[in-house]
Amino acid sequence: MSKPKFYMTTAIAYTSGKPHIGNTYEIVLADSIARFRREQGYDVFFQTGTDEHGQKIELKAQEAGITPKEYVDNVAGEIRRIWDLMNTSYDKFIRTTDEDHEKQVQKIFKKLYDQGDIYKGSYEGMYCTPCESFWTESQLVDGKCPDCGREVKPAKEEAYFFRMSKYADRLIEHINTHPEFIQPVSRKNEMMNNFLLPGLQDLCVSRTSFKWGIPVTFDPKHVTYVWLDALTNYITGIGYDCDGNSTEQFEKNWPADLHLIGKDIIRFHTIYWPIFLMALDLPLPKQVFGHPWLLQGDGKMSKSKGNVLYADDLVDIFGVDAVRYFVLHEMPFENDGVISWELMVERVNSDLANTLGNLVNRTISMSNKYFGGEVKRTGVCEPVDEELKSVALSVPEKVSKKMDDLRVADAITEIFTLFKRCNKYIDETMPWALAKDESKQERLAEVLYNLTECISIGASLLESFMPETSERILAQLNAKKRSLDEMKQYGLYESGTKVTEKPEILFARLDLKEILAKAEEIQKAQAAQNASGEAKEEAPAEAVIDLEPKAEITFDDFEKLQFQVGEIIACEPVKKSKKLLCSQVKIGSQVKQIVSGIKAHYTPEEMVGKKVMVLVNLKPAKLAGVLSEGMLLCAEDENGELSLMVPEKTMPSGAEIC
RNA sequence: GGCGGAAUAGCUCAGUUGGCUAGAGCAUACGGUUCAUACCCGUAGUGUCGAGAGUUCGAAUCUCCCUUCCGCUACCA
Repeated sequence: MSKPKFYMTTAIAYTSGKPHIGNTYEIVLADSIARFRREQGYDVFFQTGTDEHGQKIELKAQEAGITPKEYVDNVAGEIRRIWDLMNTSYDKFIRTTDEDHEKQVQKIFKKLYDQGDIYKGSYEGMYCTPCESFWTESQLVDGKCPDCGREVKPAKEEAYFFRMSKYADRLIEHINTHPEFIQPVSRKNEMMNNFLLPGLQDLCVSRTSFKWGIPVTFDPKHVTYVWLDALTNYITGIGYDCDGNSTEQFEKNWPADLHLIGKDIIRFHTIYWPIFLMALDLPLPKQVFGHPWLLQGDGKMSKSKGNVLYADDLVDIFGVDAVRYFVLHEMPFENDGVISWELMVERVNSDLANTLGNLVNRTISMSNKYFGGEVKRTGVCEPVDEELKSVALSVPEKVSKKMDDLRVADAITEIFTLFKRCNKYIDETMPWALAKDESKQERLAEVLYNLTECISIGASLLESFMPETSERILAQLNAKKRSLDEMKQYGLYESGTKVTEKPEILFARLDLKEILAKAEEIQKAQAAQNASGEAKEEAPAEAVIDLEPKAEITFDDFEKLQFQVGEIIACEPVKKSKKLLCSQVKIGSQVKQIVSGIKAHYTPEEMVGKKVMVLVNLKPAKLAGVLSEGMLLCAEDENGELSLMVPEKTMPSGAEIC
């Protein structure tokens, strides 16, 4: 019987910059699952890759003075280098700029258009320039952009839409009848309640506002917009052809068994992607797992602060497997995990150096000391052996179970309970005491055999998670890597084998102070590099912003607006709102209450005392249930950063701005 | 504002359909041991199980309400 297939993918990484440890986490997680599935006897195909189109990349390339293709070649190379550095065992690295991918996307687009799923839409009054977003009539809020609240205007551009609603009922049915489809299950409710049940909006699948994308063949001023381009990698990568000439590889592997993605893109993978597939008449992936994020504990990650953690820096200091161990172990199933230098050191010292490394080291040392390195099974057992054996024999099954549920962190913990049990066994049997007694030599040999056997099993299990360490331990024991079935049998370590004479330290204990000193160096270098990079970037052209011109107004129109200087005398966040601050603004002798969506940019403390530009005669309105009697004016850049307008010289509260 | 989730030891969390003195890991303290990377093993803890009320012989667990936090979503003049 041939092996069952298992096709799994990661999300494809966006090539706008170097991935940090949080991004790298996903590939390591995926790799551990892929390796373990192979261990379980599946014929695994494991795909990862890069998402390389879009306006952001077009802009970055422009800033750097190179072509978009050169830019993404660079970054994709960097990403692949890091994936390789992390010792990940992907079978295919797809790039959305690959020729065959682009060709298929074009064919898919055409096909969906021909069968009426994609239609050309018009944008009368529905384009928001700053957001570069098109909105359908029903999405507008009070006739304004639902994202930024600004005016939308009649667009000259057209765009193509995908008719989502047509397939919504089928998708709801599928999700309800396949509870395992969306993992973790809590995400399922979010998708149902927020999108599917209220009714799906059609999705825009083309753009004309930038060029760096896959052109629509029958309407070349359009390029395919992100999701139809990116998601399809999962089928094009294994040879899908929408004319019916798909490869054998595709026929064998599709549908995917697992899409591993970040929790931020669950919506696209559990709603839009299945619907695209329905439209193409393809079966749906069996499972989508939206994993949590690995966050940095010591404050918000920021390039200018230089505290961004990158996989390669961490690997330099801790080694590949320590980093793999950390990210896998620290990441629970549903909640976000935390990474910091302190936590890394703690894990390495306590789990890897003390529990595991020291165990291997002390076991090998004893074999050398007492028996010249020879490990012999004598069969002189005692009741105390039984518990150790039963732990060793039950661990592979337990690990399998955890892995089937994608509980990778728990699976690792199971392996380490075996190592801990081994340490305890040494204390229970006290080999050094046996060694002093001539009549106990055979018993001593058996004890060391049991330890060596258990470590062999544990080390074999580690392969999926820490491949290099697994190999190193087995090499030191002179043991063979075992298959999962062989791990479930006790006593396969060949009696009479000699272990290495000089055990090497697997993981050295780390000194937190030294590590922190190194971390500081890295931070400095990063900050410096970033500063010089920024200087370079900013020198040639300070980014400018062009807006769609609004209709001309008369002076009379302008005169209707009353602007005054206002002093913020009090400010507090609006409860139950994430973005709103409520300020008391003194304008002349009166005080107005104004609500503004700037919580992300200013703290209430910062606001107080500022003199700002206020539009005072705006009709009062209630925002999140709080009355707002005017508007604070801000400038906004392309990233949505806001800056309050303040008078350049000191001006009294109430001064007119004209 | 809508939907959902969470609150348990100093820290990170586990606690299945209600059932014995509420657990694990890390950190801490003490004891033991010396094969080993000053390591390992053992013991000890402290808990109003977020607050309050209710159902029950019995509630961390079920119900109601409150508080705080988180996720998604909407709003963000």
